[in-house]
Amino acid sequence: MSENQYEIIALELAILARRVASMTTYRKTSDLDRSHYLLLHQIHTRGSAGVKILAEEFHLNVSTVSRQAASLEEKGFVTRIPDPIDGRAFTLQITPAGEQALTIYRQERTTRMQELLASWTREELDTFGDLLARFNRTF
Amino acid sequence: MSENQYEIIALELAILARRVASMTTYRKTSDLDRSHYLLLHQIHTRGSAGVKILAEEFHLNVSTVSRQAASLEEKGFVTRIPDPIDGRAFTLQITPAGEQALTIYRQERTTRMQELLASWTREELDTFGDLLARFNRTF
DNA sequence: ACCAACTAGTTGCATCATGCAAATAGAGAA
DNA sequence: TTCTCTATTTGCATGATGCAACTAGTTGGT
Repeated sequence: MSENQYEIIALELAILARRVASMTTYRKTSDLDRSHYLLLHQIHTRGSAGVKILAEEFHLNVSTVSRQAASLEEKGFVTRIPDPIDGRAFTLQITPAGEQALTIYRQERTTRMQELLASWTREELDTFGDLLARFNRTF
Repeated sequence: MSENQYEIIALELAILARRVASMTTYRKTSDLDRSHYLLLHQIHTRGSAGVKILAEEFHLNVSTVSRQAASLEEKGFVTRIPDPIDGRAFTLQITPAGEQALTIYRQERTTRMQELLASWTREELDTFGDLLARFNRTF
């Protein structure tokens, strides 16, 4: 009854998820929390888009993204550009302040990861990143 | 300004956390949800213990574990054994029903992982499991 | 031109997992 | 005994999410 590879992965993923979950409340870092960071990052890298498209890309409910977008707008990290054709729609465009917040947050995260993973080799880091990315895209 | 290894890992972890978080509500699987599973698994593998010790092992707040324990007890998956010496304390002991639920849940998770990771080689699975475990313990 | 059906986005309500702080109650020491 | 310490529970708050109902604008058929 030894644990097979899948069991190990399932277990470790559950543990990981919990750790991250508990950090989510606890985190007292910058202006940006995890979900805002992800949304801002997405807008930054893919370009402006409306909440529906973003929600699809994230596999999240539109309402969730809508709220996150509202929150980012309130902080001045994105602006809504009304769609000239469709009066209901708009795109979220990252502002200079948003770019700046993103850079700072990313820097913080990177530093934290560096500390955490100080003992890992380049190969291990590479592999871990690859496999994580692949796992996420498999989902 | 290309993304370095740490940035990639940080980003992918954030994405992963979110995916798992969204599954947490959505999941309509067995009797056990993620946090209950983890607690039960821990009790199963480490043996009976009180909430304080379990909370320490999980790096979770005692209150959180207390509630999870109460919930597991309500479902009949653990029983409280009062500490014969200390009247405040008790240990949580897994019941046969708890063992059974654990087995079933684990089986479900394993199957899901198998489906998800069908295209991965044994080496990749092995490496991913290792690195995840190592990361969790580094935390 | 009009109405019905559709669609982009928002909002109210519920749930889950968590933390912190206060409460409870027993233990141990002076 | 009384004061302090400790194991656990409970109340309150927060963040992230989903679903369902709503608003308002679009589009297609007649």
